Amino acid sequence: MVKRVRGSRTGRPIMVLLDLLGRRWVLRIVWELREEPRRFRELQDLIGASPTIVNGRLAELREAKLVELDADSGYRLTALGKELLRLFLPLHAWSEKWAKAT
Amino acid sequence: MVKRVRGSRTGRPIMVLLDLLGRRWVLRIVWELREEPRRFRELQDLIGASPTIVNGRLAELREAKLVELDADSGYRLTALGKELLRLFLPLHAWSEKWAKAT
DNA sequence: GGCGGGCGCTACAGAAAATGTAGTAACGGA
DNA sequence: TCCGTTACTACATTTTCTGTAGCGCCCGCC
Repeated sequence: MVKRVRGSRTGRPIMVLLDLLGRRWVLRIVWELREEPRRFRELQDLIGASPTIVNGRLAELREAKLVELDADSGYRLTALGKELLRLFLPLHAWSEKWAKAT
Repeated sequence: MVKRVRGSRTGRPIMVLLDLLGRRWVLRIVWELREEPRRFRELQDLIGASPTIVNGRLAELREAKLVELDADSGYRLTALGKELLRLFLPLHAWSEKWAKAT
């Protein structure tokens, strides 16, 4: 099975990353894993997407080494994933400001 | 025409924001506007998406007050959009690190 | 005056992706 | 043996995206 990089032919890391994060539910999944590991169904219920898509996105995130499955606790962010999340945390505060401005 | 908030029923700003940014091409468009305003066709060529979708996403970004159209220079980030971009800039450096790790 | 080129944007048919529902297979405990 | 829980898959329907063509507008040019 051949993998294609959507959205960019360059393969530049920033483009690959923007493309990955720009897929539906991906940001949301990372966000929901910010505090504690989640089980597959738990995650699915939290975000309200179909299992097909949750499974697909988790597979992509695992391949990107941002998420891993721990048999005991469930899906969780890897060290790399936590780093990425840290970059996103300011979004939370900013979104409140943005909501007021719109 | 009724607007529905995809991906979340709560309407919490962070969810609305994650949903907006999680739409295909949205992050990419914001990224391509990081340095200078871009014309519609220019933007379209840069990211390689169909005009239908570029137009749709630009409409959403304009409604979210992150992007505006200046008749003289083209599409550009608003003050709010620039703030958001600033939060995303560390992604660039991080993506390089991430690319090495995967 | 009317032609060409650039502008934002739209129409539409076909292709791809997401949804919603059901179900599989594996394990562990009562 | 049956029940519950786990991750995950199948598949028909619906939604979204793509690719291509073209519209209407304005401006400069001859």
